[in-house]
Amino acid sequence: MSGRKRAFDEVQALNAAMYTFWKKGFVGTSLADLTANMGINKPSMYASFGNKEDLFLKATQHYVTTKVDRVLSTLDQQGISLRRRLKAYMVATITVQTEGEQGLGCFLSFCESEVIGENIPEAAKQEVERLSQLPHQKLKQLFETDPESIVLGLDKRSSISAQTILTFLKGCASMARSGTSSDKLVESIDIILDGLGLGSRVSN
Amino acid sequence: MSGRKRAFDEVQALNAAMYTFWKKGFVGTSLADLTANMGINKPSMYASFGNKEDLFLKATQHYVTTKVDRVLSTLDQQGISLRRRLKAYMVATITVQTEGEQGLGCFLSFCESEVIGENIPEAAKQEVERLSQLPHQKLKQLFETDPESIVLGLDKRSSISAQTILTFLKGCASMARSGTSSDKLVESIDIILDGLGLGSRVSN
DNA sequence: ACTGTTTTGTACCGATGAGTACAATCTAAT
DNA sequence: ATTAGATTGTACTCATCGGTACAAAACAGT
Repeated sequence: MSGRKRAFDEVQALNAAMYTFWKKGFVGTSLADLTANMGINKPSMYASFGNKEDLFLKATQHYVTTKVDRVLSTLDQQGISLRRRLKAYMVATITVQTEGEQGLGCFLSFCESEVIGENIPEAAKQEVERLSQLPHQKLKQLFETDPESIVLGLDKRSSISAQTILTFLKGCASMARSGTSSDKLVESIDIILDGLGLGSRVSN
Repeated sequence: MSGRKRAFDEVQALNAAMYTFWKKGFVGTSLADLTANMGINKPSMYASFGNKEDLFLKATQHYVTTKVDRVLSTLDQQGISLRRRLKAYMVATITVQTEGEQGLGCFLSFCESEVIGENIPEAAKQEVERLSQLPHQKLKQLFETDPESIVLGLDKRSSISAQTILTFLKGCASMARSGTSSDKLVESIDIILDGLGLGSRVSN
């Protein structure tokens, strides 16, 4: 005997919550912000998602599945040179960071910067830190196992190579958040790949 | 007829306020945080610094004069190759970002990331945005006027070159804030400078 | 139509946010 | 010693924070 029908779409509401946290962070987002953007009121939110921290964790997961995973999958493309795959990955990252009217950067990177401020609950902190490591692991492994990478000798510098790319991309996130356009950020990609010793930017 | 003596050092208190904002941001810092770290109580704070926003503006200025200006001055060193000057600048930046027990990254970069969240007063927002542009202008001008840069043809790519360096350094700020050590970040510098076409990393 | 169940809206809770009133305290000049 | 001026500590203000109680509203099955 089910009761009154839910008057909102849960996925849509979660999506709105994700963008709210993405824009304002965990600390800067109030329940009033959330309910306004989600189009629901507090009791509905608490009934569906738990509390602010639970909602944040679900929004974080939603970000990973709808954004991060898609971007990371560009590294698995077949029949494309390593350099092109890396470039596609970096372009895809920047595209996410600059999407919408106002670029928001990286959800995880921004929220991770709040962690040290001690205003974030423990579980959320650990989850953000855990998820932030995934790209590094994937990139490092790519440099270690990819045949082309081994030929170039990059497998011996896998960690620093991965880290340099991610440092650059985190910088892009900051830049995007302060208004730098996608085009300008993309321009730097070839410079980074050149520096890593990934061959010429014209041929590969 | 001056009254009771001030029982705290104003500069010292401002310094404590700077580190508090640096760690927790404008939004995440409460007056309780501030007064606790500054070692004074609220009326003293309001009498000396105005209000939270005024204190933030003064802390920001304090950051610029004690940190940013020092770092930028490394670019003005004489008798050193362009590559070495840029490297010194980047190392100095990373040193500031990773100082202390826990690296805090870049005060300006972090606070700028809060701006878009709409929880920052207008004046503070504009000041943070204004100050964030200074390094780009300085670097761009360096690439345009430095003789060595002109020989290398970098004057024709001054803007993108400056932006690439700053994007990388903003990434270092994020990395530092999430615990990456100074050593690891410094390792990437030569890769970036190589990519920019600043000659060999061994000779210059 | 009635009943049990779920969602919704309103109105609240205690805690904490920024900011201030005011009296007690201290210091320097007279 | 007294007085005037400035700083200090305590105790407030009002608004907003995250979270909830509760009754009205809307449904499904009988």
